[in-house]
Amino acid sequence: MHPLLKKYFKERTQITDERLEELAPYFIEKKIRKNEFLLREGEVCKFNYFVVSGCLRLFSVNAEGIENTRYFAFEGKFGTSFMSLITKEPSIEYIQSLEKSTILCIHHEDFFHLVEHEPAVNKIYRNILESAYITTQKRIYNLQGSDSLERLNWLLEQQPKILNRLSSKVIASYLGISPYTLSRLKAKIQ
Amino acid sequence: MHPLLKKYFKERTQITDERLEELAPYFIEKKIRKNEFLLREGEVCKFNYFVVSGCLRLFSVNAEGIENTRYFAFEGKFGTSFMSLITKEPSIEYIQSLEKSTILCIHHEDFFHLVEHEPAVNKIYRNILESAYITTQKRIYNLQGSDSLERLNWLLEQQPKILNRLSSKVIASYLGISPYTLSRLKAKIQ
DNA sequence: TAAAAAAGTTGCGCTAAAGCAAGGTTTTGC
DNA sequence: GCAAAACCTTGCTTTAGCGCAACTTTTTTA
Repeated sequence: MHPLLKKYFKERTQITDERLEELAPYFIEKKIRKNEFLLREGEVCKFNYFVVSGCLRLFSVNAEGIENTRYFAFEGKFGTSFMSLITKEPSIEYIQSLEKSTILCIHHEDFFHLVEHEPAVNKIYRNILESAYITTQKRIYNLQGSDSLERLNWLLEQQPKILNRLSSKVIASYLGISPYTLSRLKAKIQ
Repeated sequence: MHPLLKKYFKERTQITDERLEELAPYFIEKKIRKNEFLLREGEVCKFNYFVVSGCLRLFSVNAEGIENTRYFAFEGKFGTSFMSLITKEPSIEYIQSLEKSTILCIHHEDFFHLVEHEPAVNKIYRNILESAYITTQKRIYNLQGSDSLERLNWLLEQQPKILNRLSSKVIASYLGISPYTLSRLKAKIQ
């Protein structure tokens, strides 16, 4: 099993090394180029992805063609459209790599089988859902209750590295503001 | 065990009636008045609440004193500040009844004990987190990608009864718009 | 490594929604 | 059951942020 995923399990569960090695074959390593799509709107999501290196983003495109980014999965994190994975319905969101990335893919059937039958994976899944829950609640309050400058400052506080790593276009779509506004805010801030 | 909670379990798990009755004592019935607070900002949340009748809302108050509502728990639903319940940190949100309500309260220690040791509760919890996840993802895309009229129409589609049941003030705070704007939209819509 | 494409910046006008004020209406609590 | 408080509505003014346009800078790719 890839050491980063092993670390992820070890930090969150009491699983043994032997059992971990039995789980390893479920996770298929894949290398992807920058800007490659793992899922498009309308497709049913088939995999859960663990990011070994690089970065994925989840976003949707609204009626006016504007992209809205919901989540970034950096190295050492799981990321997928759980909405589609859980419901088995067509996805309303896209998954795309923002950098050349290495990911571990586990098929949804294998994943949910392990959730039911392997306590460590049950725990991991619960942990993912809990983290996602907390992150998104905070995000809703942020989107609802703050103006664009407050949102940017909040991002700088929470995840300062993001601003150097990702394009302004993508960050604007995460903050729910236009690239113009973000550009003006950046000028204002320094 | 209260029939509504029993129904909730039966619809989501294969738990036996005998085992259900063993779980019943964990859930303490409580009657609360309208506008009563179950949790305030800064307090650590100690209970998970199942709504038998009435309605709870979860909201925060931002720096300008504006209320932002994140979630309504109507009869037959669980509702609590999982953020605080999970992290055991002080809550950033309030829980308040919007109607005279009857609720079943389970203490967080009992709840998480059962999550670990009672498969049915593990399943229920997973189910709550999954539903919350899906609801909030949709909500983020809605808050990010739509103007105020689109947001109102989305609410009317998804939960048409809400508009008659709850005050405009509270609905506005859920939609992330001012009460003035909601009032104008309502005039426009008919 | 040079041309093309994409991304970022900034002035300017425009618009959706906020906020104030003053009115009417409903709800609450004694 | 009535006074007080809270809530809702609507005209008017203000404002944050959008989007175009024109330009510069960075990135991509052949």
